[in-house]
Amino acid sequence: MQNLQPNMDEFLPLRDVVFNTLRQAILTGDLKPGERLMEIHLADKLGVSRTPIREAIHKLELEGLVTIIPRRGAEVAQITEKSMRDVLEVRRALDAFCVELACDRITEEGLIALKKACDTFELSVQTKDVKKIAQADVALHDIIAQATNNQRLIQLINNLSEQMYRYRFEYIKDSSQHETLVNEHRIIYQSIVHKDKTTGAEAAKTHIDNQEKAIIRQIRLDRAKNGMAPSQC
Amino acid sequence: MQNLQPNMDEFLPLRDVVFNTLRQAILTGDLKPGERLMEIHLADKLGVSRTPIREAIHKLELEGLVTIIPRRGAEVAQITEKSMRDVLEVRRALDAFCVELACDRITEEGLIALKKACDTFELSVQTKDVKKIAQADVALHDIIAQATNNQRLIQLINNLSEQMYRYRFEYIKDSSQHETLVNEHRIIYQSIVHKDKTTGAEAAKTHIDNQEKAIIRQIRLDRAKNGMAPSQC
DNA sequence: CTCTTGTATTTTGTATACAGATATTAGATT
DNA sequence: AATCTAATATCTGTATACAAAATACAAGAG
Repeated sequence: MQNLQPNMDEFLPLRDVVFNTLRQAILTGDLKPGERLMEIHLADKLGVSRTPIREAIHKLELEGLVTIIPRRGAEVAQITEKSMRDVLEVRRALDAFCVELACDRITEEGLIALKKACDTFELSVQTKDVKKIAQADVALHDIIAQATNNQRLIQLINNLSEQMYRYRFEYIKDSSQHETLVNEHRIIYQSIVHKDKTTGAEAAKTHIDNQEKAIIRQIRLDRAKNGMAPSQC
Repeated sequence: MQNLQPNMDEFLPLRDVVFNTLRQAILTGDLKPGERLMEIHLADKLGVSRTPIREAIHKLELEGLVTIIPRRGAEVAQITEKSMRDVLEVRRALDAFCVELACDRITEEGLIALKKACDTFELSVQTKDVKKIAQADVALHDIIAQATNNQRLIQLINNLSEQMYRYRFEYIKDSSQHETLVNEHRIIYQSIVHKDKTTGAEAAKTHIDNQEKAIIRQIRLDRAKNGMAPSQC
């Protein structure tokens, strides 16, 4: 962990500012799995008192990004292969369900937005800009989720996706997969246009399967690396 | 709200004691939707300071049982028909998925436990004891969830179920549905025994559909009642 | 009589203090 | 030299104090 300056952009309660700051730090890997989150330390670093830090940490625990051990403190949640498989398994089911619902419920404007998001994604792939690609991918899936008009579903999928963000960059960096990604998005888009639930759901599952392969590979790599050099300060 | 005495049984952090106490109060309807949760008030009532109350309330918000309005405070989450439909829609999908996974993964012991839970449920139905029936129902569904061996899925289903507990009692009271419930459970059990995913998933969906009907009816009833008498102190 | 404005009260947001639990380290003993 | 114990330091859990914001109420102006 290095420079984590709070994002004072908006006028939010401090606990939310801290929450966003820590969340970002965890997702970008600035705070690494297993790293301890000590309240006074963070409080000093962010220039606030312990109270908002505590509240942010508890919120992060509920999101699954942090593990709290009673009377010992919090640490960045370890990602095990099993836990990631669990997340991906649920996400596969929900994403497929999402596409099915979208087939039924997407509006005219939704379809237009989805088309645009597909095109944007294809363009962003050509730029090879990892950050841009990730952003376009999130935007696309967000439109599909919104199309379900089910707030709870949207929230759950967001939360599950979050768990994968820590590996997303590694996954997207592998440009050999870019063509596959574009194709899968096209199939999903076409399925929704033609209201073909079966094909759409199948494509959504394949989409997750491919990500799973890349993410699991990365986790094993990370673990091998950390196994050799267990010190990580 | 009336008598909410904290459950000092176990030696837990106060925030968890408070959390459980408030959660119970909300699920049983002791704290009604829209009722404000004021920190000092609750702190006095439970004989603790504001800190654990705050932490409990924030945890409840993440669980979806409480709504926090910044700089205004927390209140018991309103249940709208839409929000409940959203919850049930996701739960229908996940429960069906759950049964499918259980077909693949349930162990020998799991099957035995499931059989036992089915029998226990049938017996509890005969007693007409609403509380006992609800408990047996939860136990049965818990075994199916556990059979998936997917911690994340188990956690999500628990959380979604929780949203329905506030109406579960009303639903189970309607004894005309008891025979249906028993039958649906039997079908689900048989499907898992024979590893018949399609039938099992279908039965799980029907099971939720039936609950949905009862719950939505109840919500409309409640709303009509509250519409006529908007005061609720 | 109604609307607006100002003040008082209530309530949250944040900081800090203190106690108890846990981890750590140093010292003593075998 | 290794291990056990005791003392110390560190950190969380909880309580409380203070400030700022929001709300409610009352008084005055239109």
